[in-house]
Amino acid sequence: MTASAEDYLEAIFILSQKSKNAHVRVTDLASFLAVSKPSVTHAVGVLKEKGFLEHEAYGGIVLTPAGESCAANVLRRHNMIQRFLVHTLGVSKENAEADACRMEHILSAETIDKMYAYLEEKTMQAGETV
Amino acid sequence: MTASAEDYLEAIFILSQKSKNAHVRVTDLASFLAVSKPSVTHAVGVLKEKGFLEHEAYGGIVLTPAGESCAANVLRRHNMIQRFLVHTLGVSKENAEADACRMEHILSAETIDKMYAYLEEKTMQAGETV
DNA sequence: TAACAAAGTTATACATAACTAACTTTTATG
DNA sequence: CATAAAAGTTAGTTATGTATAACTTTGTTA
Repeated sequence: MTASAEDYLEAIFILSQKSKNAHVRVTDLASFLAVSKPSVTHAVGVLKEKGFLEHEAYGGIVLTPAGESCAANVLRRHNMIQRFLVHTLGVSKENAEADACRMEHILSAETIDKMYAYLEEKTMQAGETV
Repeated sequence: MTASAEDYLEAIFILSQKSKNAHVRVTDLASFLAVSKPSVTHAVGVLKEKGFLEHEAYGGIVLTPAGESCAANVLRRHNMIQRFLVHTLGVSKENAEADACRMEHILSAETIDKMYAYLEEKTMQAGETV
């Protein structure tokens, strides 16, 4: 699974949640990810081949359970990393967002786990709800 | 500057320090980075074009001041990130090393700074020398 | 319902970065 | 010093991921 593939799945997941009823469209993804429509068509084709989404020509894009699982994991990592950067290190929201976008694809499972545990501990100590 | 380019510069820097006198060779780099020799030849050509190193055909590879500066910065980030992962989060040395290899290329300057400050603070509190 | 706009696709090209195979140059050794 | 081994390069291939241009399909609206 490449970083690019994870980005597409994550984006489809986010856009699916935003607009409950409407299917996610190529144009939505192109706009959200700031890439061209042919890039989306191509990436969607690859992800369909791999069983992460369903898509008929000119139709809507829907994640399969495998795709949804992957996307949810990436998004969960993204949000956790961003919280960690902002709340533990004091990084600005903007930079934390940008860094989380890249870190979400490359951190080992152990680092993700330890980061989460550390964040939880700090949060408990501070008595906050993060 | 791509992640790959930074990896090559960092590797040349490390190998230069290891063997003081001897020039860094294509084979050394290929072995260190676990890539083929043609991959090294190609990458070295690109980095030479960009002014980060000097290299004559069949000769040794030497960083320019620009290349050395870049390499030293990458290595500094690498070591700091690894220390942070191990000492602050308790990540294993192996995973910390692997994660640092990837994080060194993607973190914002602010996150690097904040991570360093946090590490310093914790180190002071513990009275250790890290 | 005809025509136009929006959406989507296809074809093609480019950049990066890796590889293998084959070749050249350099170095070491008998 | 001739030859074999090691080192390095060149040529060509592959994979990923992006783009533009041109075309097709779909949807809207006058």
